[in-house]
Amino acid sequence: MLINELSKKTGISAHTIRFYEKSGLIEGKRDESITSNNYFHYDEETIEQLEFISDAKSVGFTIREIGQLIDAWYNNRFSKEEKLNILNEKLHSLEQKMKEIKEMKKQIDSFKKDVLNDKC
Amino acid sequence: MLINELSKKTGISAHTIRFYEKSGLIEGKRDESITSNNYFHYDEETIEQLEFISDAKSVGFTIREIGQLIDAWYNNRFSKEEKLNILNEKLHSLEQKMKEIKEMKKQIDSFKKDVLNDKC
DNA sequence: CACAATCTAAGAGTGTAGTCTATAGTTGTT
DNA sequence: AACAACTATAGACTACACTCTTAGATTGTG
Repeated sequence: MLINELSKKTGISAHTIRFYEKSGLIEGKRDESITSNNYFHYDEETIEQLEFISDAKSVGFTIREIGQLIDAWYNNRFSKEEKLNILNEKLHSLEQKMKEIKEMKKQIDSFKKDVLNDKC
Repeated sequence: MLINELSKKTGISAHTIRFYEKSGLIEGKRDESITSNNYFHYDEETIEQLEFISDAKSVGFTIREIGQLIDAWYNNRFSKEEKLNILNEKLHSLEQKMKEIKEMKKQIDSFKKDVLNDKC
């Protein structure tokens, strides 16, 4: 499929998809048999990847980190061990984020108590 | 205390503290009895607030959101009900973030399994 | 074959959150 | 009084993640 269809299927604008492609997160293929244009072609895997990118962004991973994750998942530029290291590191940072969020919930809960008891 | 001491006590640069002040997150007081300068004076409460700002930033709240939270906590520009609404909304968004992080952990765990089983 | 729709690349512009520089005045120590 | 250290304000600069504009080529429909 071409970029517009991909955009419609993922809800991500063609502009942003091109931005992700430039950033190395996804990679369309060019059809060698067509010489009149250089349109990029995408497949179902790209849809999966874009959905992953959206999810990863919303938990606070940067484009660079998402690139690493995708490389650890799809690409062969890392050894098995390197891949596992990257994945474990990201898991660790997620656990960290969870802790921070739990702390913040406690904090906001105590604000609520203060407000309810007219203490501020 | 003046800005430099506040900076040392919180580990946040004077530049950034001034940026937060401009953004309305904190508010130093000027000493009316001193006319020769217009230095800002801060107290222990500001330290608390800056620590809260750091925590809130690390869970992904924007400056604007942190401003709302501080208003709901310290200021009197909102009614009790409005304050509780803001706090509940932020609690809800934290629960949302928790869910997303759990999902992402599952996702990365499944990447790990794929890597371990040489499936990618 | 006209014409709207789509595609590409390059690069400018936006918003967020700082971070730094320049300028100028103030305070404390010697 | 000289000097270092501190303070304030304004505005320039940076990084990130888009988002839009421009310009030029290609494709599909009537």
